[in-house]
Amino acid sequence: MPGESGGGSGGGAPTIYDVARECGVSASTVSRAFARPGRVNVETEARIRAAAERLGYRANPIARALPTGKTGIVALLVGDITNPVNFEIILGGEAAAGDAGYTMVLADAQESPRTEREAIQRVVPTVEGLVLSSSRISNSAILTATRQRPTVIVNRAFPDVPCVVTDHGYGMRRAVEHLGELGHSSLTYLAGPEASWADGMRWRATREACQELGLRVHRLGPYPPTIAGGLAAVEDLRRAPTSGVLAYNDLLAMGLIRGLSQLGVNVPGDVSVVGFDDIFGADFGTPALTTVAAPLRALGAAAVQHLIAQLRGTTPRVGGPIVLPVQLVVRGSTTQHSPKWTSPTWATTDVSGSVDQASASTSTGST
Amino acid sequence: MPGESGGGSGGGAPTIYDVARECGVSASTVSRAFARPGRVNVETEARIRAAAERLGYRANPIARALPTGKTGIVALLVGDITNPVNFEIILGGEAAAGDAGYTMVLADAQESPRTEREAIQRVVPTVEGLVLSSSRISNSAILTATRQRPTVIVNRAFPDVPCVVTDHGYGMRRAVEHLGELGHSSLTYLAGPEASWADGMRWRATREACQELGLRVHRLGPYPPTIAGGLAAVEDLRRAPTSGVLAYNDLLAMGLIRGLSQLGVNVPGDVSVVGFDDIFGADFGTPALTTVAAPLRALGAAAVQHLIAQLRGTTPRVGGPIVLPVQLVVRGSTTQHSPKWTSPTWATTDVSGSVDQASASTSTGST
DNA sequence: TTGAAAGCGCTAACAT
DNA sequence: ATGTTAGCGCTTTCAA
Repeated sequence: MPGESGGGSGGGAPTIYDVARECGVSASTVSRAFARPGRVNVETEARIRAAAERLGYRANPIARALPTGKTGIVALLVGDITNPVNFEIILGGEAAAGDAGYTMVLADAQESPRTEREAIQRVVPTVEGLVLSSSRISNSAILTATRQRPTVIVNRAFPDVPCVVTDHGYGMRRAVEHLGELGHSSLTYLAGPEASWADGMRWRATREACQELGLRVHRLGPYPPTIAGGLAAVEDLRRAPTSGVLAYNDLLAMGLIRGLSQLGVNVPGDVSVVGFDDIFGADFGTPALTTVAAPLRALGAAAVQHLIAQLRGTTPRVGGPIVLPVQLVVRGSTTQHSPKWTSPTWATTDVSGSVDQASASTSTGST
Repeated sequence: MPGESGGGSGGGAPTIYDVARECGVSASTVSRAFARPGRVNVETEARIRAAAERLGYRANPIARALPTGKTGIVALLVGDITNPVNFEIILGGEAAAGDAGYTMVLADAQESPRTEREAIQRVVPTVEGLVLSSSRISNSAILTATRQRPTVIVNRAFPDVPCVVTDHGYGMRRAVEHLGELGHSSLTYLAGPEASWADGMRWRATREACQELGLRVHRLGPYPPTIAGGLAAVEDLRRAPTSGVLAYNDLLAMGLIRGLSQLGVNVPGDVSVVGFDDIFGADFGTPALTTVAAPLRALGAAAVQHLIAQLRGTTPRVGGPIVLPVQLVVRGSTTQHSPKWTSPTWATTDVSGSVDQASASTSTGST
């Protein structure tokens, strides 16, 4: 045994045997007293607890995990830990795990499917269950994971696996309604990553809502869901300007606003922009961002709670995802459509205004 | 992979015994082949690896951990997971742990010393080592932790324990120099939480730098290190205005700017504000925040790296903290001092300008 | 209700 | 270089 002195559990942590000796019962009784209180004489149990207290006994979770497989650990895997959206999800997950007496390990896929698969395999032997958030891996890789451990998926639908998702549909609908009410009749959707399930949902909802409300919409992108992506979208927007823009997410929206400002285009005066997520910092900018607030923390918390419930014997809910509600937060980046807008000065000359809904619906992006 | 039941370690995961049988060696040889490659015949080892591959054998980390105490897990404890500063530290820590083949568990103290102590006790049996970041617990509680597991402390000095800290001193000095160069001769320091070690460092460095450079400075606060705290500081500042303000951190600075703006006070025209940390979002606002960029990710990474090195046998470095360099990032919230500033219109009438350095040095805050 | 004993999968002396 | 044999601390049959 290396490093006896160092204070590891190898050294001096009291065991059930110490407790057993201390109060004159067998080790198995001590074990029972902790594992299934009630299946042991109340008085004996009291004696055991007292002795344990006296010795400072704490059950060794890894020793317990060996025969039972119950490590008391769940893993949260995020596609990109750098993304503020995931940050909030992590918060929620950590809180829920802690509340349930579980420990949460955090693993980051660094945006790479390969890293993600490796990370899963690395943690899987240690954890009781998995939460996959903004996962970038293939369906078959997810299937592999679900066969190894109970799994809950965040913001991606998957058959026969419990999923927790944002109400993208209602969120986008509210955003479209908002822009419509402000008089914007022609909109642009700035698309996020093609592989993103959320992007698909948001774009589809946007299209449907626009159709229903009689607004026109076209789609630009895909762009990386970052400030840089928003900056990159500026040129495309100049080529096919609209007075209302819906961005796949806040970062994209903020980048767009920044890029537009650098060109001297006024937001919201010339262009109204709405984001999605309401990440930390969305209200820092000028103008503060109008956005659809996603229930980020609730998402993380619900996923972990659902996972733990499952570990404790609840039948997982797999009949369609659990949908968490969103809320439109109106701030400064949207305003009434100006009637004299028809040919904005900041547009690039060639195609301004020439994009119609029909051509847009089938566009696959211009980058 | 081959039609295994796949259920979990309880069911059908192959063990060293399976591998041993598969290639006709003893279990201990298999164990050696994985634990200490080289201490086994190269040809035997090849056979073992082949068999392991064939069976899809993966060493069970918790079974390994029982006799060795090596779980391959380290814990990162943050004082408040909600704080964007800690967020960056978490990123850095996770990356470093992953790179070293370790898994990181995240625990949140929720700003409560009690929760923090409990969290430590909860994870300590499972982890090989601890990183304490922005810890709110007492010295004696830290001592307790360090006696249980190798520990590294972030942003707090502690005798005989390896510490990784931001170069608060140089950072504040640069901030003061910057304001001095811009012509601000009288400054205000907005203090953070009294219990914060970092606040102590920053205030002291501020005072010393001001003294050296012949600038006057007084201290307001303490305030909670949040946007709300900054908002709350506005009234105090009006009562004792200066053209230059150094905030304990970015959130405080951003809150102050927001509050000032609401009053119609122009930043940086009327007041120059500098923050500290350069958190995510510090450049979103208008004006973008001039701030001292703390090496947040590097801090998290260095702490975890140092911890893991220690776990691998390196002698911990305890002769004073490891100090990581900062960088002044000049953005829009600071500018040249306007000469006609002497009696700002936004000041509250009574005491404007009456605070001098002597009285300030001993002030303990006004909230 | 309690005790005795056999593992969980792996490591680490001790032999060979 | 390899095999044998005890455990790590806990749970869990199986008897009592």
